Amino acid sequence: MVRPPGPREEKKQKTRQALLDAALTLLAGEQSFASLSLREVTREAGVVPTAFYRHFRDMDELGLALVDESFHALRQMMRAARSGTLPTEQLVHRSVATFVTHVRANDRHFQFLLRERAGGRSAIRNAIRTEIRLFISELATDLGRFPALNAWRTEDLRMMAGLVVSTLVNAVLDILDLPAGRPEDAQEMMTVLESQLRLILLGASLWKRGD
Amino acid sequence: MVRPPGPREEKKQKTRQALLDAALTLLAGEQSFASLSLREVTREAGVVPTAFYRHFRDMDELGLALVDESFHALRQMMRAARSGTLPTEQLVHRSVATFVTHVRANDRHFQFLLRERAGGRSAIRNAIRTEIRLFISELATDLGRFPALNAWRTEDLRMMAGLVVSTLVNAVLDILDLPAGRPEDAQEMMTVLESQLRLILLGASLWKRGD
DNA sequence: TGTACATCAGTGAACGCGCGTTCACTGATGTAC
DNA sequence: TGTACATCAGTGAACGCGCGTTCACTGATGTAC
Repeated sequence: MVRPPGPREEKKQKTRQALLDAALTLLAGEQSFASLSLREVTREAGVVPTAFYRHFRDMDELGLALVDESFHALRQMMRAARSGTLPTEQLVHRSVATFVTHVRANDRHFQFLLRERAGGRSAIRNAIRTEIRLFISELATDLGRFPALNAWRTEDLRMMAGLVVSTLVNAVLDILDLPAGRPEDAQEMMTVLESQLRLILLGASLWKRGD
Repeated sequence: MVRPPGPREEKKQKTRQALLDAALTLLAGEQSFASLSLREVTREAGVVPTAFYRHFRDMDELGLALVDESFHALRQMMRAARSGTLPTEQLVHRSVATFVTHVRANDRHFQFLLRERAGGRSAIRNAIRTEIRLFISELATDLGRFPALNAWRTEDLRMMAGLVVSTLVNAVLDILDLPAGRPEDAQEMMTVLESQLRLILLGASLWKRGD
């Protein structure tokens, strides 16, 4: 039987979340994770430095928790998108709009992922790359369900999914750079991203397996 | 009239280069630029910390010099590639081989660029993004010279060039991860990259300006 | 329910360390005559 | 060519600072009877 958490456990989880949020907030500015200090994080979270060790062994462990948190939100969005219908014609347009909205709503998480994907700490870098590879596999599976693509070989589906994902990842950079008060910039960026995805789909319609 | 540099100036340039090389070497490991200290760089270069200031105002200035150096090499490769012939059929295959060879030969520079493109210091990040934007523009111009594409609008050429560049940038990540002694991994990676670029070209052959 | 003890999230002082930057310096190279 | 002075790349000591981590602690929450 699972007991409901008492006030002590609740407060502990709150502090843990405060530490994660503090790190994200500091990371949203100039800093990269590697240059973020344990003391800065606890200061921002409003606890004493030593309290950190009640929640994480070191900064790496906190970073991995941030990776988890970031991809959890992304997977939820993907699941919602998958369960929707497929009008095909509007599919690209809707997916782009959903994606851009999601990234802007979770900008601190994506900023973190984008920086640390190529960044310093190998434990964090590898965790992010593993998640991205998983994301590519899932997208490849989804693509294979389309009538036009279900005769494709697995490796060709992965190749195409990789192309789509690298286009999306690159778009995240542009999305994060969007100034807050200029919707026309966001529109232009979305138009370009949509065109790029359509170009890929056009290419797929002519693709012949190259064996 | 320009005097030839004396022994003093020559030695100074040598130390400057030693500092740049030291930073690159340290960056090739676990560290990101933001976590790299001035003292570490001078230690690796074999000079005293204060000698640093004879060459750079601070670490940012050294970082910008590394950006310059990295893109200088890349532009030289591009220029060489542009001056070659265009067999069209083998064009993608040859370009991919040239690109992969160049990245592997300059792996430390590309590691630096890839990390700092999304990384901490805004001065360096902006310098890298400006160079990439320039690279996209040049590629768009080149693409516009192909008979099949010379009726395209400038913005569509830029859109396509952006797609190609984000594919290449993403490929750099994979290239840098290639283990040294496994040529079959490199082959597979190149095959995938080639397929992705061919897919884009196929899409381009069907593209209709969307006005 | 009331009491006595155990747990443990968060505190606060202390430590040794590497950092960026300052300063006065040394001695080889450069320049003027 | 030789001499006397100027330049300046690199040295070495010193500084104050924020860092990660240790330790013994406090007091609210949890548990057993």
